[in-house]
Amino acid sequence: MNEEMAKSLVIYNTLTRKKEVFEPLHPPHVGMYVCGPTVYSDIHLGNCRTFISFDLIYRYLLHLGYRVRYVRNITDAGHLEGDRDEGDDKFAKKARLEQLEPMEIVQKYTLGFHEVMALFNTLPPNIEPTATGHILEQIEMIKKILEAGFAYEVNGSVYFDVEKYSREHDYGRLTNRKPEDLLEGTRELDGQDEKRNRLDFALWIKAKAETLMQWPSPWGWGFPGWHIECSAMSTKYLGTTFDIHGGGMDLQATHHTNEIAQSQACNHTSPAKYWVHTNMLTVNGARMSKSAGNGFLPKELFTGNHPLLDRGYSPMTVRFFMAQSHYRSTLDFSNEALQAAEKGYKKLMESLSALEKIPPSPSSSVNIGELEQRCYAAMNDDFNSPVLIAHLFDAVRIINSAVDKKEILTPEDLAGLKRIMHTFIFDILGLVDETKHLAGSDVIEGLMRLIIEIRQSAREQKDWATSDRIRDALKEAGIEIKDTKEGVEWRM
RNA sequence: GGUACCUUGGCCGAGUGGCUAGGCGUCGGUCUGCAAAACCGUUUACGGCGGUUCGAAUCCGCCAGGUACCUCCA
Repeated sequence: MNEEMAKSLVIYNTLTRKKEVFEPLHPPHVGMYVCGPTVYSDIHLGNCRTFISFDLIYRYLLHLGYRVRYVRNITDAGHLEGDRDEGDDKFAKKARLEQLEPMEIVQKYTLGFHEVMALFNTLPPNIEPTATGHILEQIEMIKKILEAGFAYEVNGSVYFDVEKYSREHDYGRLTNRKPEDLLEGTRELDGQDEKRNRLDFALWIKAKAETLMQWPSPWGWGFPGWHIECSAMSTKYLGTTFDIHGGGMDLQATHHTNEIAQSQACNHTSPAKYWVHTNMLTVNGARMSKSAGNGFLPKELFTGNHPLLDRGYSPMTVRFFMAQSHYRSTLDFSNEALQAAEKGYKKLMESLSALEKIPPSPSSSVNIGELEQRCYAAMNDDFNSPVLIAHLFDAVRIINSAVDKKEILTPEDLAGLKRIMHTFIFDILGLVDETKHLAGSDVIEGLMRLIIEIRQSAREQKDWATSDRIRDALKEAGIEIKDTKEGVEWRM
């Protein structure tokens, strides 16, 4: 069945600007490279959205039965502030600021990143290579690009020759731009006099004596440019051409365009068959970014400790919120939207326990098989999680109606519903049931049984004051009481 | 300036030619000691103006507004 499903998966390819049927180069293997974070500061929620989006894609590919090698790098060197040679990169700057070693900065923010990814329940990639761990590979690649004639050395630095490359290849292909247009857009910046052409970009940058992070190379001591690490690492772990290359949309024009040029120049082939770009998270309509200073830290979001937030929201509320929009759409971040997501998420989770208490019937009033097909169809249509969620809410309605005895379900229906809910909610959407945290402990179960018993006897004596007091006090403590026909239920 | 993209109901957000996504909210009802939850119903929209078409939120053109990229950013 999964094989059947896998055949109809379509993915939007930035390269062709079309949805294409997904046909891996070497099935059942799939190689996927996603540009990871630059770990010189805390990642904000916008970064998280990208990695959560790719987690959804990774999870779905796994569910379809593909053997995915998911590579997501850690950029821990080589990013300068702007396109100029001031000596130090972002890590060294931050290290001076925080009075730490550059590698302490890297360690600190890498750990923070992993912590946040775990809170959002994303699966770790299979390989998480670092730029500093692959200096040799980057140097080798630069050497090949030089040999191929698409780069030149000036005074200990190496630059990619975009003009020459453009004569043979379509440099602006990924973003549909002509070299003339690109040139038009570039600004005159300082420290560019070494470059032959304004569009050229650095592959290797000569270090100054005081540069904290530098490595020896055929061109002297220096550090790699901004784009070569991803080309070197993706080639090393996935080969010269692999299936999916992903990242945020902001990387499309520069980083990914240059990656393609580097791979073409070095390996004579485009690195990836499908280019997948995730859209930005916005706040009040403007892109959330480090430079704009409008980024939310995950911690601020969870605690509610931020001027724009009324209160905190749990990681799963946020993950659900993100899954409710398509990965290629911008998603606007607001209290109202988060509150709506929180309720929706809760409703979805509660339906799971409701599902457990539906009595089976000999006949059926619903079509579960069709529902399941629609769920797969949604995911197969370029990972359309919002449509999937709409179908899951159809399932929720069926479940709740069945509890209310307005729909009847056969044992097969019930098994099908359970399979749908567990597969899509947990395996694919990557949600976890946060509401189950403390329940399950024997002590709490025992206490709750006692409290509910006391409340029941108060109710039998029509002692509403006591009954309501218990209900209200429990609510204060974060426990919700539900009086149903079948008895009293409670939930953290 | 160049290149793309976007504009959907009170809010969020799918949908790319006919079959009124979905969530949250609102209001009404059922249930309940009262609530909550749940269920049923309600609210039914596609920036403006033209065009193509039997038929357009969906295609084309123009206009208005917005965003992103072209410097590091997921």
